[in-house]
Amino acid sequence: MIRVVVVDDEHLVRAGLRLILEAAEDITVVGEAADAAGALEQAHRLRPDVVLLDVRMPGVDGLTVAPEVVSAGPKVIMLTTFDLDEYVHRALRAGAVGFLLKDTPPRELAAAVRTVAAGNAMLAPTVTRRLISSFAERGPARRDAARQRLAPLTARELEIVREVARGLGNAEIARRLTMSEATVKAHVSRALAKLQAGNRVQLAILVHDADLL
Amino acid sequence: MIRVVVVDDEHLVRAGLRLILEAAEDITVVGEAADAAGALEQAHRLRPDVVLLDVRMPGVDGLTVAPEVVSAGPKVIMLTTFDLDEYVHRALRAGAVGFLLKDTPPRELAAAVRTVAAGNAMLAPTVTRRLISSFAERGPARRDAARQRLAPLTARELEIVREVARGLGNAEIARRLTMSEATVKAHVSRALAKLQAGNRVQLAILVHDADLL
DNA sequence: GATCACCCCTACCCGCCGTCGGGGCCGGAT
DNA sequence: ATCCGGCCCCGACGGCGGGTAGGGGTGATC
Repeated sequence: MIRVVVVDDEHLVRAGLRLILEAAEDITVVGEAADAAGALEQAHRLRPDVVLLDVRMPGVDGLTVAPEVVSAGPKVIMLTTFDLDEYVHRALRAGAVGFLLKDTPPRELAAAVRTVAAGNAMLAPTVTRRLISSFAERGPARRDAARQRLAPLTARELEIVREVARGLGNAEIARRLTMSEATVKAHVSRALAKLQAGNRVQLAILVHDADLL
Repeated sequence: MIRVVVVDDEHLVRAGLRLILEAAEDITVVGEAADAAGALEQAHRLRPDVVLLDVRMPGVDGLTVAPEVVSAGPKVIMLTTFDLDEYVHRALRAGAVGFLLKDTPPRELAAAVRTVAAGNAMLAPTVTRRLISSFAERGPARRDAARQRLAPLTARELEIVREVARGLGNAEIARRLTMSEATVKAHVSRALAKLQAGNRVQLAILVHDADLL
């Protein structure tokens, strides 16, 4: 049985959500709250599996308490009428694993609760779309260029260069990979030549731009 | 009516997908393909609304043709058995707006087709979860943390550390800022102490994470 | 099966990096 | 005025970083 707490300032909305969720055999609403303080209190006392948290609330809003609610244990699904980018960003950074619009059909709402209770995530389709595009448009130019440049490296060389990019010294790398320090230097040296780099710092920059860590 | 093309090298899978999708009143499968070339041809000739594209295929795989299929017009949903990060990243950057596992229930599969046809996106819950976490870790969180760490540096030190992060050597930095190389070393050394870093590489990493260039 | 090419490893030499100690300068506190 | 602390600057030592030359192993081509 999945235990849920519903948080919204309008009791009509709370009642509606409760009705929808209780209709599912495997879901039970164990508590309700009308504001941020209530949400926190219930999260700590009832230890629910999932908290449905409204974004807009008088006083402290849902996005602001979200981090604390999350750290109290439960999975958090944010609920809102508008899927503003601002909301989504804050919610996801706060650790929410769900972001749904209030016009979500009952069936999908229940499905979302099950999904997050199982450790996965569920977003409204419009939100997913934006998240994807912001992910895809996140300067693939530089990253791809960096990966292109790193391509000529052999597997072993790349492995070592990645350690370099973590800020490790040659001796440390040798220790971790169980090889001679001289060998590490040789690999680094070849990598420098292949990539036309002068420093190991430039190697580190490349690896970072390529998002390899 | 949503017009769909199904691409998979196993005809059994194609038949299954066709069966599932045709069961929906508002969806029709207008074509099938068994490889990358066929997928491209059908995408151009039939101009479907949605293409279901298998990731693993003999010859050119799904991820590789995905960009071309996308640019041909249709919305692309990638299908796979395993949700490897590698797959997901490539798919999303290729412009796919869906990424589903092959064990997706029929009802959700049809729902996904409708969702992407409507201009939105649909990911498998496990994929959504990873995308969110990679988004959260990537956001301004890291950048702000890095800036926090760089805060104790003096203006001059930061100026020099930024040059270090560009991959320049001490001699070069000295030349550009018209000072002795020994001075550069001193600044770098103090920066290392303040930031509890062992290498200049670690300085470079911090500056990069802080987005200062 | 010999050649070739590539990758991985190792040993020695020199230049750069980083530490240590110290000097000149300015602003605020006693 | 003096002291003090912070910032910027400099010169000289030890150690790490990088260049060079070369040996052993493996797979492809013929």
